[in-house]
Amino acid sequence: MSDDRRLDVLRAIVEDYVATQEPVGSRSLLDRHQLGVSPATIRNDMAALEDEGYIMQPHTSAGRIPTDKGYRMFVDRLATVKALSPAERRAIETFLTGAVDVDDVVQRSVRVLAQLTNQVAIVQYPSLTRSTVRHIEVVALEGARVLLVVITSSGRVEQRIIELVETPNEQLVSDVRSRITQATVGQRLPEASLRLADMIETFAPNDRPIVTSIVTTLSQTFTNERSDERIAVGGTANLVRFGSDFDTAIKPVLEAIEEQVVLLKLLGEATGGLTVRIGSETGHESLSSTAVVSSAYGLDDQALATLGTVGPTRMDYPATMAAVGAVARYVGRMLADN
Amino acid sequence: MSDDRRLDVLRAIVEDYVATQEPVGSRSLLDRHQLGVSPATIRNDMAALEDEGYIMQPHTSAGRIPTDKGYRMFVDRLATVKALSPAERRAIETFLTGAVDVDDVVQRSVRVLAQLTNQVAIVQYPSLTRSTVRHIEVVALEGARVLLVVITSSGRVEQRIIELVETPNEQLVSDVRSRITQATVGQRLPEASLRLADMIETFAPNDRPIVTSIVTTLSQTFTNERSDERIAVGGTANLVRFGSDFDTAIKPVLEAIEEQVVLLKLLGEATGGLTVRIGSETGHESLSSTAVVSSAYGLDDQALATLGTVGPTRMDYPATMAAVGAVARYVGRMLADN
DNA sequence: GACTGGCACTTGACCAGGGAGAGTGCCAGC
DNA sequence: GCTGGCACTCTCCCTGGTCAAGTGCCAGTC
Repeated sequence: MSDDRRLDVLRAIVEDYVATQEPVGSRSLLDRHQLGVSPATIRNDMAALEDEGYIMQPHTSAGRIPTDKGYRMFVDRLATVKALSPAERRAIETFLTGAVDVDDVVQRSVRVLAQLTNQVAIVQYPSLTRSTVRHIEVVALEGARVLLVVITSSGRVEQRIIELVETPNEQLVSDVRSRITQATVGQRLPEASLRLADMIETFAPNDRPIVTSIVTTLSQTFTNERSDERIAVGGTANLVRFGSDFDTAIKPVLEAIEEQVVLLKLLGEATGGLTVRIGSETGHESLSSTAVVSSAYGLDDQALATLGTVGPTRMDYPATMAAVGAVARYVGRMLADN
Repeated sequence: MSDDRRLDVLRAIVEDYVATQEPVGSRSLLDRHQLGVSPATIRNDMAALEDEGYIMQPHTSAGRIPTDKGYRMFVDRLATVKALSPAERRAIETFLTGAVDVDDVVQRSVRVLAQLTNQVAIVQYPSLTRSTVRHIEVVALEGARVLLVVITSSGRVEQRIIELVETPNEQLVSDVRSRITQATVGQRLPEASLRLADMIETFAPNDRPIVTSIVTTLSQTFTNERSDERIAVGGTANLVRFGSDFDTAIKPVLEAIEEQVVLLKLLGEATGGLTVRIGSETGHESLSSTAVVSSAYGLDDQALATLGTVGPTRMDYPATMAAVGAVARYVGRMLADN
């Protein structure tokens, strides 16, 4: 028995099942693929593949469907990378170009990714903790109000308005601004936060109440977990295509979307480049019939955050992987250009 | 035949149907309500109500279900306002308190509204065009880059970074800042935008290229439709409860969520206070089995934007209306306190 | 005139039974 | 090692019959 042909059979099963959503039998498999052998031979191969755990029968005398292990094998060794069509590339490009700020980039990429893959797309906002401080501004507003603005290397702008105990004089504001700038620009946010803490005592005791509230607010902004955890989700309408089984396929995903924590964990666990997690590999029991394709994105070598799609294990992996990879690259480039 | 009792019957039908999701017949209706008459009498009333279009039979010899017109009558004349429980009030309050900025307020209110109503919640971000300019800042960054910050009366902060053709000198920046401030603070954004346009010519010809790009960017920000159209959606997992009929109940709502334009229209059409639109009243054929409960929110008398829920026509109107109203009031108050 | 009890009628929901079709496993033969 | 053939096993789908819920209507009562 040829080992190669057996893998061809597995590939054919995955492709057919993805296309038709129905268990594939030996005859219909031969209708769609030229394998040069008879159904009986295929049946033998199938039996062997089933022994090894790559495929299974939903019930005796139905066709076979791939197991998670089968999909894994397909993704690792059998799938030929499907390049994006020029039209798709252009779609990404035109869709992302013209974004006015980081929020806009994220929201546009969610949409384009959902549209390309026909799945649920999730994009994590660029991580604050992994970027550096590019600019800091302290502006006195009317009364004792002060506007603090932080611009990070990824182009993200965070601002906060605080009310001080008393109105600061112009001199102090400008002094604080320049010394904070001095201490933090170029630093990674967590380190910048530490530096700030050391700074308070270098001011005159009189000024400390004001300086302290400015510095602690900034510090909070630097280490703000909320911003670090923000994600955008799109393409929920595509859930409709996940197949008919509402309870096992659609409901868990809706719940995961609601529980953003779960999504963040899903994205966060992806180590680096293009990652595919199938069924139980997601680490969430309720997502057992779901697969996550994700990729880190960032500037050059430095990963800023992760984006990806959630879909049924029965998905077109080559196409999805190509789309996720391409969008990740484009987004990285957008942020680099700023 | 007593007109009052007929309306009681209608109310009972709506309440039972909302509770059980099943067509309600004359006998089971009497099991749950003390109406003091026999089933046969109820049947006569039902027949009359059906003639008038308030209820209908899904098929001969099933119980009755309310029509849109029946729900409308219920909402307008039969529903007794259900006050929120103290626990619910507290939930809203604790959930919304502690929001750090406007974005946060919006996101938290979506969550709390979804949780209270068990429906899909949508909250429109405070409209830019309906607020006034509170503060404007122009800050020179490194090189020829300039940071523009606009703070609106609703506490929203919009910022934009632009690259000028040449590095502006300090004097010019501060001049531009003060004259823009002079011209726009206190104005509504659309008017502020007009004022800016008139300003360019008051600068020396040499400075105009720089001033022009600053002013046009600000002007764009003032009239930025994207921000005006932003909405947050939450509680999609509650779609699960909409009932079993995927195609008519769940799919259209998912699609509407995706098409934010539709949602915006839904919210935008609400005239003022608490509005309920039932089935075809939404103006969208695909939402014929859906009802929208919405309310404008704002500071004092001035409406800033709209929030609401989307749910099945078969929903608990009194509870939903109470929740939407309460959240709208709290959000308004939060923004007023800033 | 309004309400009630009774009765015949309609109809979807819920089985049970019986093909039909798809697919399998296995075996003997090439 | 591959193939054709055959018996076997399921699910799917259709049919028919029973059941319960609910209705409409009519004659009778207060």
